[in-house]
Amino acid sequence: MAATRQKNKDARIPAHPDVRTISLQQVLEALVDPVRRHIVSALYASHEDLACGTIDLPVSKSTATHHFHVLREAGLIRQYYVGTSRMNALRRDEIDEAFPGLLRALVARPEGPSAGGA
Amino acid sequence: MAATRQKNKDARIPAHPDVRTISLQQVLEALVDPVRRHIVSALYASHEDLACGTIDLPVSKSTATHHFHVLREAGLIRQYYVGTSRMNALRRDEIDEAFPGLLRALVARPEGPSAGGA
DNA sequence: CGCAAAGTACGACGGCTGTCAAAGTTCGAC
DNA sequence: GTCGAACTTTGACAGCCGTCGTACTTTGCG
Repeated sequence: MAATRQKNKDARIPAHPDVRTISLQQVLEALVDPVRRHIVSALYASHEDLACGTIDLPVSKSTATHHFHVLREAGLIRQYYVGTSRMNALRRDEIDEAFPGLLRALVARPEGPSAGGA
Repeated sequence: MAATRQKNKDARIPAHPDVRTISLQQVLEALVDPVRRHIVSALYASHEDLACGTIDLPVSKSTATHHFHVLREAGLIRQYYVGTSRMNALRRDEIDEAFPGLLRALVARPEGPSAGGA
């Protein structure tokens, strides 16, 4: 079964943490970065999964990968492949269940009083 | 006039940021630290102002001072002196107004699924 | 097969931040 | 005015995190 790590090519999808494993600490560490919060906001707003490339970020590709990685590890997004594109889905319901109101409080507000909205 | 800094002894109270100046970024940077979140939780739970010394923290006094400083700068707490004690008040209503639901989402939940509550 | 596209993995590097100890300041009590 | 309590300030230091470029992998296409 190779439960630890399916070495088959159909599984480039790394493991996602269970919702119950997610700690507030980790979620906050993930969301404190503006770039990552931007990603989450984009997913939150779009209401559909987005490929990494479709969210444009002010950082290099490798850095972007890093951010997606952190978000995934924190349990905030789910990732899967479609061709060469990696899709990202916000784990909205699960986060809401674990930390009610958090996502909304953070995403509803772009950047405080100074930002009008992108 | 010395508007910049009242050199009088009755004002050891440093300036507090206006609510409208507070940025989500800064608030998150403040709350991402467990020690600071602990302070905020204590204030949130106690419903009354607490002196620095009454909240016991797993760090040295100078570090504690640093944390209180960060919280004040982020607009999360208000500080004033009573004798040699520095009192801390959570700026609850103001934060709620600026970032509805945020405080509650962060403080209501100690540390995620694993913690039962101190 | 050969090539381009989309990400990933790997170091490396710089800056920021939490940490402490030691010295200083202010206040209250005696 | 002296002492102690409660913090603050300063300076130093370690560790982490975001950043990048480069090389690599996988997929899809013709």
